[in-house]
Parts: sequence; structure tokens; C-alpha cells
Amino acid sequence: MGFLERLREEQNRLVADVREEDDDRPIKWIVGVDVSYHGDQMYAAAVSMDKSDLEPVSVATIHGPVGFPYIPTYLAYREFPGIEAAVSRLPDRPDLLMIDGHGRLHPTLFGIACHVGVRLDIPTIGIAKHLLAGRLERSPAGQGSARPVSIQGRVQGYAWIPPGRSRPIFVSVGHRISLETAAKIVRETTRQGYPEPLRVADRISRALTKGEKRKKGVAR
DNA sequence: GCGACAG
DNA sequence: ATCTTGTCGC
Repeated sequence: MGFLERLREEQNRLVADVREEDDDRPIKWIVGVDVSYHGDQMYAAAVSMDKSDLEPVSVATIHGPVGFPYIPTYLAYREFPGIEAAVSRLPDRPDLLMIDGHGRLHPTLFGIACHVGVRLDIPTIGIAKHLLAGRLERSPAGQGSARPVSIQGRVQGYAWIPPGRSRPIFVSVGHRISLETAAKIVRETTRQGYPEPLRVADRISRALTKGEKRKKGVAR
């Protein structure tokens, strides 16, 4: 059996561990984590903020060699090492992790947000800019612009157009949270375009790669 | 077999 | 994700 087939087997095994019930503990520290690349190096940033004011409280960054290529539906095997390392450098354990990429909106119902959540045993939400799997349903009456996304007839996520953005973002459960709560928290943490923890994490991780370019004298 | 395909 | 100039629009 090939390498990717083995990884697919692992996904199909671990998907049974995903929990979609809300956690008991209240959510105070929300962490956004994102990864950027420069050549064969990856840079990850984890940003922790208090849910009540969305002000960054702590930041952790790492960089290291890229160990896996980008292959659609296997994103976690590329990004998990960086995510894990950055999150573990934070002074406090996150109450909730926001991941750039899908959770249950995945062909195996086990996208990177589920992968990170299960392996770190932390509640996670998947937030992505493009759809990978699933079908957009008609907007239900009353729901503010959020459209359900279904896989095999089951709602696994929502497409939502945040203020200040023209295209939707896609929200799905990663681990230890309900889809409704995930959607609510995404709305509450979005000021413009994308949830604040992810916006800041993205900005920081990308700044790290830019800094690397300057060091090496790459043209600007 | 063909097309589509998170970051 | 990253590479990349100008260009359209608020």
C-alpha cells in the first residue's frame, strides 16, 4: 500500500475521535495560528487574544524546514508540525484554536482543523477561504447571510460573507465544539474580512518570511 | 476515465 | 502558499 493510502487510513481512523459537542469550560483565550513559507522554510505564528476585547496578549513564532509537500486533502501533514510547535510556545494553553483550513468540510470529514484538535486535544474551528468539499445549500430564511454547506446531505459547515469582504469564508467544526457555536464565535471575532486571531497570525507569519528575504538580499 | 482540489 | 505590474474600485 502506498504512502498516501496509509495517511488516508489514518484520517479515516482518527475521524472517529472528533467531538462535535460544546466544551464545558468557558472560552476566554482564543488562539489563531497560521503558517507561511519561504523556499524550504516554514514560519508559523500563534496569537492569543482575550475573546472579550480581541487584543493580542501573547505571540509565539517558530521556523523550521518544510517536511511535506502541499497535496489537497493532506494539508495537515504539511502544516501540523509548525502549528504544534508555535502553539506549544505560548505561555497558556488555548481554550480554542482557530485554524486556517477546513475541519469537517473535507472528503474524509477530517480536515486540518480536526487533525490539530484531536492530536492536541484542544477545541478547534476550521476557517477557509475556498471550498474543498461540499455543496452550498439555499440560505435559510432568517439566518443572516450564512449558507449551509452539506456533504452527502448532512450540514457540515457554513459559508458566510463577513463585513468588508466580497467572497465568503467557510466555517466548520474542528474538534470539541458544535457547528452553531463555531459559527457564532467566528462572527463575534470578525471585525473585517476574517476572524481577528487569524488575521493577526497571518500578518505575523508572513512578515517573518519577508524579513528572511531582506536578510538574504532578495529583490524588493 | 475525467475533473476538481484547503494552504 | 508564493511568484508578480499594473490596474480597477471604494
